[in-house]
Amino acid sequence: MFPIGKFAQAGGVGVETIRFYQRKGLLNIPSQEGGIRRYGDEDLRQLKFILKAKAAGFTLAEIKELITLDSSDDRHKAYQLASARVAALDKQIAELKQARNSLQQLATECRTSKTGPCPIIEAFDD
Amino acid sequence: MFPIGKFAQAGGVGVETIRFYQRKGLLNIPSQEGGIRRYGDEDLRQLKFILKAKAAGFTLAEIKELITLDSSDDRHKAYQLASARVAALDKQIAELKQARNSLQQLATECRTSKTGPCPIIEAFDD
DNA sequence: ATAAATACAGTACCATAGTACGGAGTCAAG
DNA sequence: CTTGACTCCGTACTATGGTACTGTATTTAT
Repeated sequence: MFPIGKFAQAGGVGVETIRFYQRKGLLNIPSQEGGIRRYGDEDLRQLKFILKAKAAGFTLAEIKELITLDSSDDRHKAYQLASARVAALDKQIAELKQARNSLQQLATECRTSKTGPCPIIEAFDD
Repeated sequence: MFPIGKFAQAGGVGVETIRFYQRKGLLNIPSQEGGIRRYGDEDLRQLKFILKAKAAGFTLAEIKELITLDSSDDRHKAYQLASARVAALDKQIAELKQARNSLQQLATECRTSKTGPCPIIEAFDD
């Protein structure tokens, strides 16, 4: 059982981030023992759950959903959330790739062609 | 020469977005002719420049830089901006792919395995 | 000529994910 | 037993990219 400072440190986040997640209902707020709240392994597990889900691209709102699933063990709902997230990621990746390739091409052209206006600027310019 | 409503419509954005870009210094504000500002082809060209650069993943701050480049024709700076953006896009794409693949795997496991706790939840859970 | 539709300027508000601050209370070490 | 570090709580502020609202002025259509 450790105070919020050590708890935040254990998760690699700031104290204010912990409080923020608590306000958002993602982390539960332990009861006080003489004014100061103490955090345990279960709280740390919950925090790490949040951070891992975040790394997988879930928003905090989606993570809140996942947390309720965690207690209900609703596989179907979890599968749906994960699938939706995979589809969203696929879409986002495709868009970024498209943008990346056009931009790379423009950069190369800019580097090789010595005459005329910069192709990067030109491409956006019309 | 058309008023802001038609101008915004021509660019496929809202009137408020035009004003927002003006406040940000991305679009110049034409002088009034009897209280109402009139927009022309040059303004539309500028607006489309912004929208295309945005589609390539540039932030509004970066686009503002590109706009100054547009007048100065500084190829080297443009190349640097584009290269930095390509690198940032590569990094982002790699991260998203990583997240996507782990999540896809979890979703598949969740679908095929019938026993035990949901692997999606489990993966974040520890 | 009057009413509806736009435009103007400034300000406030939205979501997302935090970060910072101020004042009061508490805890541990010297 | 006081000082400094840490905690608590609420509120305000940050960045990003807009969106909405208010009240006045002007323009357009009937």
